[in-house]
Order: sequence, then structure tokens, then C-alpha cells
Amino acid sequence: MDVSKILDPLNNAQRQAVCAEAANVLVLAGAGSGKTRVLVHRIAWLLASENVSPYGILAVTFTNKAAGQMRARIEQLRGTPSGGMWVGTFHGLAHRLLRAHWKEADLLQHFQVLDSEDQFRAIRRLIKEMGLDEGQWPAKESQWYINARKDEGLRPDNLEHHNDPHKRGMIEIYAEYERYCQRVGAVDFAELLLRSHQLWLRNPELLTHYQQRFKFILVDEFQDTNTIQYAWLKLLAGDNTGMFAVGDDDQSIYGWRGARVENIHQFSKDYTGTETFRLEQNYRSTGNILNAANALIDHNSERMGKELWTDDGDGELIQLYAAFNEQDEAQFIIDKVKDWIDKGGLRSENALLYRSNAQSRVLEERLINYGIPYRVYGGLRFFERQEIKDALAYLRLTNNREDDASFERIVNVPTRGIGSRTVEIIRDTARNSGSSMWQAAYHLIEHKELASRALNALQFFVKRIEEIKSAIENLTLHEQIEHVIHESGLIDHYKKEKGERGRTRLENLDELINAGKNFDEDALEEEIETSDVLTAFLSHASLEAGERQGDEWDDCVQLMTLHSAKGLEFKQVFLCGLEEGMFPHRLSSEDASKLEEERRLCYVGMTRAMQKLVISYAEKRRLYGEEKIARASRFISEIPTEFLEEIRLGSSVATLSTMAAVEDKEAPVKLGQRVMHAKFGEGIVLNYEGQGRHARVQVNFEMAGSKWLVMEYANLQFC
DNA sequence: ATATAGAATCTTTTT
DNA sequence: GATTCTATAT
Repeated sequence: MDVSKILDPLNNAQRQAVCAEAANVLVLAGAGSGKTRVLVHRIAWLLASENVSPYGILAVTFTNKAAGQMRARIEQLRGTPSGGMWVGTFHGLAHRLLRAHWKEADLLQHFQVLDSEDQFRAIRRLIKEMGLDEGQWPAKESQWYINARKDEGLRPDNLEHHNDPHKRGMIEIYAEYERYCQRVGAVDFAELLLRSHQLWLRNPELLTHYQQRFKFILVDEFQDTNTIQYAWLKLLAGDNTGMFAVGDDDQSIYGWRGARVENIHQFSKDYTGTETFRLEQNYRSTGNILNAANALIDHNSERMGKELWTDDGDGELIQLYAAFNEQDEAQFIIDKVKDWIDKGGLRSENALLYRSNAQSRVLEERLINYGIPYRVYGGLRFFERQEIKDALAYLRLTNNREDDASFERIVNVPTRGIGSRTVEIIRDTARNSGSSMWQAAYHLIEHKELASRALNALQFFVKRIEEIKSAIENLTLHEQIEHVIHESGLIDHYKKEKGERGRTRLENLDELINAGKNFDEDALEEEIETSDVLTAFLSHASLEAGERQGDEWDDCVQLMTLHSAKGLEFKQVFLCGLEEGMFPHRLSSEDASKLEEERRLCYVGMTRAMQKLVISYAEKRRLYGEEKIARASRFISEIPTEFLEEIRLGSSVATLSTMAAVEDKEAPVKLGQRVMHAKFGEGIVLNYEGQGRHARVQVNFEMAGSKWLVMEYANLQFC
């Protein structure tokens, strides 16, 4: 292939990294510096010049989206499908390994992948079964504990309780959970990695096979790797493997879930002769935005060091708005968004970023008020929806009747008279005989050890599952799904749910059949055995939970947390709620390293902006029902004033029409509304009492301070 | 089995 | 303040 096509689109630094001769390469790629491009072109370069076949390449990312994009861009650049290459997420690749070597990994052939909700439910059930007090041993905490240990590569056997009763309990729960997973063939996310790591350790010839196969390993977002992921990579990389790691220590924002930036420092030590490259030219943001971001992140210690720059101009200054309260802040932001749209910009070019999800509500209310379509990221995803998980649980139970989690989920959904008491008896019976709940149910029916009503109901359930099982045996996946959602009674069950919610649930179940259809087609192409399609589909549902549900509008304002904004870019970005306690969050303010992570988060947020960045904070904020006075975030003072432009009260466009509408209703004014008084000047509505002409309004004037005024006489102008 | 009231909780999230 | 779970009553 023509090498110039690979190298010409690159700048100097990018080209050096792509063509690096060193076996091991570390690329420190700043925000917007062409990180993905370098990865993609490196792969194309290796294939073209090093005489490597796609078979010898493994590229690993964190999200399915990133993996998909990378694969697509490689194929686009090379103009040919890249069969044989392994491109995927850590979990996806680990899963692939375990499917191929389930026996050596000591798993059941049809092992299932638990998503975090499945895991949570399993742990909660086990804690109950163990007779532990749920108040003292919250399932959430245990789940967190177990995952953190697995991410560190630790099994219960490797853990010491040091006579700490709390620790001892946690370890016991962990051990119990492991036994359960092993028995029913369940594998959670962390287990995928830990288990495949173990698979290699215990089967040296298998490890050698993969080490010899993969001549080059490429890692995206290296700063986000945790202990087990790095160990996994290190094990897989043999003596002759070339490692190519791309990352940005300044964008490490997942320390709280086990990511270790240290790995980036460790890399050059572990791989001697590592050549390090820095990508500092930014193709996204204006000079002012970059300089401000550089100055902010400079307050962090222990950085690898990197300074973003651009060839383009300085652009506009960063706007800073000190809002009176969160209502005022929202009003200001929405006014600016409206300006943008009125000037012909797209709604989707605007992103409203915040530290925590609770902040979205006020913004949403304003957007609804103005009839501006928007989309909030972060809701439930398709395969996480209740009705979908119910349907999947039926499929799982027919597939594997040892699956207690699924059994318990659907034994009384739709309600068929199997109450919590009956479930408890089944659970106890299962526990006492060391069998599954399914077997226990059988036992109870056979020996008539239940009250007749419960017995009949249980018998009905068991029979129904058996019927479904035999009916779907020779069907294609989508036919299986269709059969299951009807015969299980789920359709009828959700038909009864009134309103919008019930309707979307039915639509989703319909959509599940569609998903099955697509899966069938893919399976046909890849010649997957019919009996394995269901298992593959169930794993797919766990590993790739699907798109987050958003509004149906194509062009809408984007609302999301700073964390979910990573990797994205927008022409106009609003960073909202920059107050001490909010951002940096109070739970992350005491600890120096946590604070630095917050600062990196701020850095990530700022560098999302292409043209305009607007930062705002509220002096007073109502949160969780309580009003709190706040100070501006320290991050604001860490940005040199030369890059900032303070926006004064009332400089935004008047919104007379909307206020008239509000005035018609019982409230005389809206809280947080800007008003103008002939004598006192401009202010913000703080409070009001009464209605109509007799209403009194409290206004905080910019110059004159806070005053109570009677609407009838005050003659306030809304602006 | 459902309905309602009171309590508890409220950072960030992918796989 | 809003949601979501839990306990209690019917």
C-alpha cells in the first residue's frame, strides 16, 4: 500500500510516533492532538512497512464505541477489511479468550456474563442467604469491595482480615460470591480480566501461543488502565512484542474506580528502551482556551509535562459569569444558547457540562420553558431496562436452570402468587441441599412441602419454563425471543402498566426481537452454531449495553457530566456550577490526589471547547432541598485573568415574552428572574409572597442590596 | 398482593 | 426536593 497516504496527513510529532523504530513506544497525547489518528496510522504503518499481517496485531480500548471507531478508521485508511486483527475492549477481548478456552479457564461452556446490576442482585441475595444483617453489610459496599479486589488481581485467598470483623465479613461474602459464580457459570466484568490472566498463568503453552501471535500490542487511553489490565498486557507482551501505548496523564479521571495513572510512569521502567513522544499541537480549541487550560493543569504536581498549543488564533476570551443563584445561572446559559441558535448555529453545537447529574434539572427546566430540544446523557441503556432484563432472565433460565439470579428475578414476574415467603423457602431449601433454586423448587413440588396455593403457583411456573424451553429449542434467536416474551406473560404484564411508561416498555420488548434479528443475520454470516447464538447474544447484552437513550431529536443541546464528555468536542461549551464543594466536589476536596483528579476533570471539560468556553458559578445554590451559599471554585482563580472576560449582570438579551407568560399564572414573578427598577437599578428576584397586584417581591439589587417591594407600585421591568 | 406512608439517600461510570 | 427503597397495613 502507498505509504504516503499513511504519513502525509500527519504532523511532525505524529509522524515520528507512527514511524517509531523502537520496540516499545509511549505517546503522551494531549487533548485534541490526534490521538486516535496516531493509533490508526501506526497500525496501517506496521501493516505496510513491517511486513506484519493483521493477524499479529492486537489493539485494545476501554469502550465499545472507541473500538468500533478504531476498526472503522483502520479499514477506511487501508481500504480493506482487517480480518484477523484483534480490536476490542479489554473486557471484550478477555471474553473472547475465555469463550475459546473455557475448559482450560475452568468455566462452563455456556458461562454467562453478569453486568453490574446482575452482580449486585447476586451479592444482595447471597448476603441474605448467609443470614447477615443487610444494614451492616450493604450489598453495594460488598460489590464495590469485591470489584476493587478483583481489579487489584486479588482472590479471597490472597486477602488477610487481620482480625478486623468488617474485613472478615467482606472476605467471606467475596468467597461465597465466588463459589456461587463458579457453580452457576457466572462471570462478572472484573472476572473476565482476572480469569483470562489466570488462564495464561496456568497454561504456559497457551500464553506462548498468544505471545507469539501478537507481534504488536496497541493500547488506547493508557492512563485509565487498572492493576489487572496492566498486568494482563504485561503478561501477553512477550519478549518480541512491540508495545505502543497512547495516553494522557492530564486526562486521568477514573482513579476512583481503580485506574492507575502510575502505570504511565511505570511503562518506561517496565519496557527498557521505550521511546516517548509528545503530541502537543492541538487541532480543536482556540489559543485562549488552551492557554487557560495549560495554566490550570499546571497547578498539579507529578505530571509528565505537556503544553498544548495551536497554530490558529487566540479566539474569544473565556466568559465568566457569577450568577446569583442556580436559576439565574440556568437563565444566563440558556440565553446564550438561544443567541447561538438565533445566529444560525446548531443546537447540537452546544454542550452543557456539569460535575454531578443533579445539576441537570434546573437547566432542563429552562430548556423546556424555551422549547429548546435537548438530550441528557446518562440514562438507562437499552439492555439495562427492566423489561429487557426480565425477558433476558427468561432466556437465561431456559438456557441454564442453575441460574438462581434469573430464577429469582422472574419467578413472580408477572405476578403469579409466589410471594416473598415462598421465595424464601425455596432459597433456604436450595441452600440446605447445596443445590440451585430450580432444583429446590422441583424438590418442594415433589414432596408437597408448600401450602397448596403457593405449590400450584410454583408448579405452574416450573411447567411454563419447561414448555418454553422445549418450544424454542429449534427456533432462531429472534423467534425464541418472540416466543419467550409472549409465553412468559411479560407482554400482557406490561400492557397493564398504564401511560407512557407501559407503552415504551412494549416498544422496547419489540425492539429486543429486532436486536435478535440482527444478531441472527450476523450469526449466519459468521457461521455460529445455532445452539451458541443465544449464549453469544446474552453476553453481547451484558458487554455492550447499547446506546444511552436520548431525545429523538437529531439536533439538540447536549447535557452531560464532565466524565461523559471525555473524548467529545463541541463548538460552544458551558462549564456550570464551578463552586467550591460542587466542583471540586466536597468529597474530593480534602485529599490532595483526589483534588488533582478534580482539576484534571476541569481540564478535560475546558479542552472540550472548540470556539467558545463559558464558565459560570452561582453564589447561592439550592441543592437537595437546602439553600447553600457558595464560593467560586478555586479552579477559576487558577485561570489567569488575561484569558477571562467577566460578564456583568443584565448584559444578556431581554426575554420579555416568556416573562409575560409566567406573569399570567399565580406567581407574580419567577425566582431568579432579572428585574429592573427605576431607582434601584437591576436585580434578581429572591422571593415573593401573595398573588397578583398585592404580591410583594424580594429583590436583590446589584447596587442597592436586598429589598421588599409591592408589585403594584414597584413598576418592575423584566429583563 | 397491593397501596400507602415514612425513611434514607443523593459524585463521577464503562465493561 | 425528588426519587427510590422498606415497612406496615389492608
